[in-house]
Amino acid sequence: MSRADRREYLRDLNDPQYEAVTHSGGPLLILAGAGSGKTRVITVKIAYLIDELRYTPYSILAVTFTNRAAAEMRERASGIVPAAADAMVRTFHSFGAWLLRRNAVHVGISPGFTIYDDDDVVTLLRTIYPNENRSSLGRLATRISRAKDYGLSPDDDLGAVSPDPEFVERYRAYEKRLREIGNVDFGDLILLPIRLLRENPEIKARIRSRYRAVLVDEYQDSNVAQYLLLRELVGDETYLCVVGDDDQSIYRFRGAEVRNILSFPEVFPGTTVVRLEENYRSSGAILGLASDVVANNEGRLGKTLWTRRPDGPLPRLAVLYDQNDEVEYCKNLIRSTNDTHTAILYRTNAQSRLFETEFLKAGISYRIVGSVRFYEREEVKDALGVLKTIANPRDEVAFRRVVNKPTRGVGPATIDAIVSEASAYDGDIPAAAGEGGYSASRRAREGVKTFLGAVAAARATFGSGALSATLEAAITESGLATFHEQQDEVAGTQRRANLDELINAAAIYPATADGLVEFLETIELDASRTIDPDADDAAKAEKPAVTLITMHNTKGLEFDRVIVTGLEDGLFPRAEGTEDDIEEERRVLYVAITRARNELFLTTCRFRRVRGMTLECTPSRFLREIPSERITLDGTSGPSRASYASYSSRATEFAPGRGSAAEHGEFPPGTYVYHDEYGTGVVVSTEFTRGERVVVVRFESGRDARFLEKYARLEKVMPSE
DNA sequence: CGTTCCATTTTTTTT
DNA sequence: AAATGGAACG
Repeated sequence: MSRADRREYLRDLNDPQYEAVTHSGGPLLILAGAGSGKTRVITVKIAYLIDELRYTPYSILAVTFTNRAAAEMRERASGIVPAAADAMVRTFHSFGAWLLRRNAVHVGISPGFTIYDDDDVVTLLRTIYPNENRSSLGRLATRISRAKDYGLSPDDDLGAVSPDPEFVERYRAYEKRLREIGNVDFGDLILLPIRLLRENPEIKARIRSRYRAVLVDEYQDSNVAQYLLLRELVGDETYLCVVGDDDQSIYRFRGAEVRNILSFPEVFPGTTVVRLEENYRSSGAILGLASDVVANNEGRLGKTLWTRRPDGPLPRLAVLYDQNDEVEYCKNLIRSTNDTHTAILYRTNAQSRLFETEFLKAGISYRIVGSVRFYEREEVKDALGVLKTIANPRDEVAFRRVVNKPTRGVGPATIDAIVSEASAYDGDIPAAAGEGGYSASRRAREGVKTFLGAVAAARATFGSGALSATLEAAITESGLATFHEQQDEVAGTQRRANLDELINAAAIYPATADGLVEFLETIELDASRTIDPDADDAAKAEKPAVTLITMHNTKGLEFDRVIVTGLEDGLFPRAEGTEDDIEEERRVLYVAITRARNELFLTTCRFRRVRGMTLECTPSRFLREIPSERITLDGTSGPSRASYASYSSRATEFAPGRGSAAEHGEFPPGTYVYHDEYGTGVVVSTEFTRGERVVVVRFESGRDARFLEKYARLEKVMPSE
């Protein structure tokens, strides 16, 4: 049977894509290179399962890593076969939450459980270890989370996670408190379902008979726990298909285990492997650069991406003076052709700020993905905290957060008294507070009463209408609304507006206990919301905007033009870690580069302001790995700053393939320095005398001086403005 | 209890 | 630069 005879949606597939889509029987591993039409293959495959192989949508489970990807998958699949809208398409975490919500009693959590984010986890740890500071508890939280990523409970050997002998007990104590409260953390959304299925064979049988096909996207970023969950979900009868690219594994820090994909064929015997190697996205020049970058990695399966597209313009590297010039450079690029959809990529969220402020000034409309997440905003967390005490009255973290917000005379002493009283009320904190059997000042009691009033008012909206009424009541009655209105006046913030946005978001949920829980869960699991200052402005929203985004967040996206910024050692790659760390960073660069369709720009700065200090930077080691014929050095369009010229003329020094500034030691020529006695000056040259490095400096006073580097009392400074 | 001020420290990436 | 945590004071 020829393809043309079959379904229309199969026709445009290339051979490997077609093989992947129509494969059935044993397990399937699709190794999909960047831009090889991976999403297309999965969505068509879902359609094919339903349309051709007669799977009911209900029996299909497709797992992605982000809500964004899940939404896209659902949309595209149902665009082909409408019935696909009924397939279970979720992130691992949201699927775990779904499963737990229906079986909470079996794993000893509250049916109204809410999900603690990292911040909440630290707050909870604080109630157990009040004398430890935030950063040490933060580290503890990270370790616990890592243990869970590996599917380890306090009873397992935790040596690999933390050598600290106390860790086991702390992990155990944390688990105990969390279970008392009845909530879960992110790791639990995977771990508890594993436990649920292992300990309840009848539930496992039911799940396995329901999901006859399981598809996993971005499999290279799955962690051990997720693998274990997959093993529970997949039985002999289940069709299993995973898709991934070992070169795009960039979440090791959160427990992602590339070995999952590398060893898939051994772990699941009878696996068919299909490789998608034709890239449809990038120009030849961009793809060539990407391949050369990632070729520096040792630990990879190795594949050869190719494209039919012409080479197109060479990627450009701009050696810039500092981060201000970097912004300037980006602005010029955007203005030169502002109908090209451009993305500015950076390694750390902090780098977005300067772009934001300057773009606002310049009237360049932008979209920022991720960054300060909406849900993590203080006012939003406060408002949700009120709701959380309704969803789960045992939620101590939520109670502590909001009982005295805005301040109404309830201090730590009162809160502790109420919380310890709660054990007599089956952990129900508002109940204990309502009974009043705790010791507190008159003022504190009044404050608690006000808070309980707000909770009651919010709950009173239940029964009819939308959940926005509940939120509205919570915000108004708690005084948060008035408080933030006043704060916005003084501080020039727009927190009240953010609260309104939250109220809007609640409009599609019913004002019921279930609606509340669903609303909270959606928000808790929706990590990266786009912040678009022009979102309200319909006309502007249509206009192609610049996207500001971390490299991690770009996974699965593509742009006509990409600018990868901040290619400096110490920033990207972040630090000299193990070789594995460097390889992961290199994969991040690979992901970043392969987002670009037509044009690619890389920038590196000589100086960068970090935490209030200006650091001199060495161009990223990744730049030094790039063969010079792959890239053009950009010296023409750029900053106008006078001092730039001196760097521009020396730009070749930082060009790919050449030696780094390191050969000049700590003070390469051109470095601005300050000396207590002589004032400011600039390094003229460095030389060696009897094996010791000597720095030659010309000071502003006109005098020249020579210093042995190791004794030089020189401080690096910014050139005088 | 609440506010303010000062010294100290600093997460990279995210479900 | 910004956020945390402690101390002092009202």
